[in-house]
Order: sequence, then structure tokens, then C-alpha cells
Amino acid sequence: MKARRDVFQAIADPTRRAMIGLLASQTLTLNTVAENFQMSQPAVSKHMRILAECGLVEIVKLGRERHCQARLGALEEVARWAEQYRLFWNNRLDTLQNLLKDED
Amino acid sequence: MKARRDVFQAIADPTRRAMIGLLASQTLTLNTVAENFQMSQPAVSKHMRILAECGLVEIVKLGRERHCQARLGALEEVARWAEQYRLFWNNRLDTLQNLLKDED
DNA sequence: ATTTTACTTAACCATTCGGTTTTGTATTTT
DNA sequence: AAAATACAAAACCGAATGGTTAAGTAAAAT
Repeated sequence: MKARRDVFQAIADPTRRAMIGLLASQTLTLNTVAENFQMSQPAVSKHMRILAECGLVEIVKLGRERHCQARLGALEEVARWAEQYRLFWNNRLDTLQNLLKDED
Repeated sequence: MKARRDVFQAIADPTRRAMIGLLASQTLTLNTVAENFQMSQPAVSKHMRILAECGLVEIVKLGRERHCQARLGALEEVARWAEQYRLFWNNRLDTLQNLLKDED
């Protein structure tokens, strides 16, 4: 098993982002998740494993079923990273606008 | 050229995230950027092109130099996506805590 | 005019990725 | 006990990724 997956890499794939969307509001079995995508069950299984490896999903074994539940706290790292630069960027734009306004 | 790069995929690579960090506060030439990474200049060039292709960086040709300036507005898509689920998740946790509190 | 600089392009390479099909294995259902 | 279900594991595949070196090109410095 790969030590510790990177959440940024995990969400790079659109299929995995869709899976997060699906699981955000409800816990689903692997099979049910698979029904929502037009790919084989092993493919879905692999994606889910990647999401689990970076803590975005917890897979709970119940009998022969795997119940997948979102653990979206791991998205905080992404949210903070992106927000940090977005704010920084907006401030720069504001400063620029003020400079232009002062020139009048 | 690849039609329209995905910003999620662009920031999946740690090197590219570091480049964004570098360029956030200052415009730098490709060469200067390259000095900050222990990889060949063509490698840096490739990374920068990917960042440019998804709008995170603008490359301005000045003579023989390429001036790279961040355009971090493109991060808004990421920030909103992550923030949306992070908030959703926090609300769920709050609701859970309230339920537990009500049980006392 | 020549050389140096700052790059791009091209060719190549190993590894990873995202998918497949096939096979195996518990767990339920019948 | 037998069959069906819900998955995992393995083997495989083509394409993309992230890197390299080598060669080419345009601009600047000498």
C-alpha cells in the first residue's frame, strides 16, 4: 500500500470528484456507487481506494458489503490552500483598482 | 495544444503548486523560476505551460525572456468546490454534536 | 560578426494512471 | 448444500505524466 496519498492528486480526477459529490450527502455501498458510473466495478473499487487512502472516504466492511462514507474534513487542506491564494489575488486586484482610481 | 486544461489536474502536482506560491507575490522570468527547482529548465518550461494552459499563469514574451505572472482567479473554481463540501461537512458534524447534546 | 543567453522543440524513457477482463473469496440467499 | 451476490486481487493494456538530454532559434551582449 502506498504510504499516504495526496488529496490534491486524489481530487484531480473528475470521476473521483463526482464520487465525493455522490457520497457527500449519503453513505452508499460500493455496488450502488458503481451503478452511477459507466465503468466496471473494479475500476470504481480502485477509485474508492484512492479516496480512502487520502482520508476522503472511509470504507466500512459490513458482511460482504463495503459501505463508503465521505470524510470531507480532508478537503480543508485544499480549501485553505486555494482560498489563501484567491484572497491574495483579490487583494492585489483591489489595490490595483485603487491605484487606477487615484490617478483620476 | 491541448484544448483546455483542467485546473484541478494542474494543481495536482506539488512542483506546480510551489510555482504558484513563488509567482503569487512576484512576476519572474522562466529562468529565475527554474533556479528555484532542482530540475532541468525544459522541465520547468513544461510545468509552466500547463499552468498557462489552464489560466493560472500568463506568460508574457519580452525579448528573449518569458515573464511569468500568476493569474490566481482561476483558483476560484477549486476554492468554491472544496469550500462547498467542507462547509457541508462541518454542518453535518455540528448537527451530529447537537444530536448528542440533546441526548443528555 | 561572434558568442552568449533564454528559451523552445523534439526525441526518448520509466513510471503512473485509468481502464479492462479474468479469477478468487467471503457472505448471503435459496 | 448449491447458487448468487458483493466485492478484492491479479494480470494486462494503452495513454498520459514527469522527467531527461540534445539540438534549434531568436534576442542581447561583446
